[in-house]
Amino acid sequence: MAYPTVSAGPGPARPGLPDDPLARAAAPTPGCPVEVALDALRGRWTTLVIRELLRGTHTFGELAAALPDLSDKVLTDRLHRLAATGVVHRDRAPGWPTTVSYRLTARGQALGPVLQALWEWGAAD
Amino acid sequence: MAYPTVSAGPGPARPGLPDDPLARAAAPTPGCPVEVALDALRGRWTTLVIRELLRGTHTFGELAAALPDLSDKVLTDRLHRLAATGVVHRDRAPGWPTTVSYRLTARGQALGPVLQALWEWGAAD
DNA sequence: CAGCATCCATTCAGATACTG
DNA sequence: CAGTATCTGAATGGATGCTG
Repeated sequence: MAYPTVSAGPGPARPGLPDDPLARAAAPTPGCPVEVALDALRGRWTTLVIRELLRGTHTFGELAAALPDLSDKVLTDRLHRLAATGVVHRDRAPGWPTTVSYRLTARGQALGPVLQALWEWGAAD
Repeated sequence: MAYPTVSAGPGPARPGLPDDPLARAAAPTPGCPVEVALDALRGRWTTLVIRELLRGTHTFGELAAALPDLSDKVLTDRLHRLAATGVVHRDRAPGWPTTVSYRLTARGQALGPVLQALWEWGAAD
């Protein structure tokens, strides 16, 4: 075989890409881990919202203030989507007017190295 | 400050996210390295095309055969986009009918670890 | 404060048919 | 063989106005 593991170089086969049997999908499937991750990051503003939350817990209003050009509708959408994928945790405080704070879950924190890898690739010439 | 570097834990500040001064953008910008990387990976089928090329050089027809449900139009679009972002190199052989082969550039090979990071995050419960 | 409802412009991907 | 051209439907994102 001429190209047993092009991506890994001369080392042993690594789990994941492109050696993993799951990496044989002939079409995009929602179960593919890469698809799962890219889906979690998908959408304009998504990574900026995550970046703000990597710096700490924020309320909806604080996020809106940090990203002034992001509309309420899209911010709501992003936070709901991130909650659905288990990246953020939503905490509604009792009282009036309601304040809602968002923080990253452990899974969300784990996105740090992923974003780091993306950053490093994008920053390289 | 309560949250100097949530993502990095107790270690020293790392370059990149979220400590890098460039990571202060208040809106999505094409120059942000994370945007650059996600833009390179954006679009349905894109990562599958890259995965095939991680296994070695392929002609247009080989890629089409490996991904039978991917239309010519979208495959062309993906390859052109990947060439524009410096991920793949296009090599048109002389003669008729023309055969065109594609291989990853060094920059394209460098996507291996990035996809690996995405895979690992997506595969984790 | 933290959203939801509605409308609209743009982008995207798949299907089909044709060409250097 | 390796594309290009055109069309259509679906998804996306922004603006505006209203509500628990």
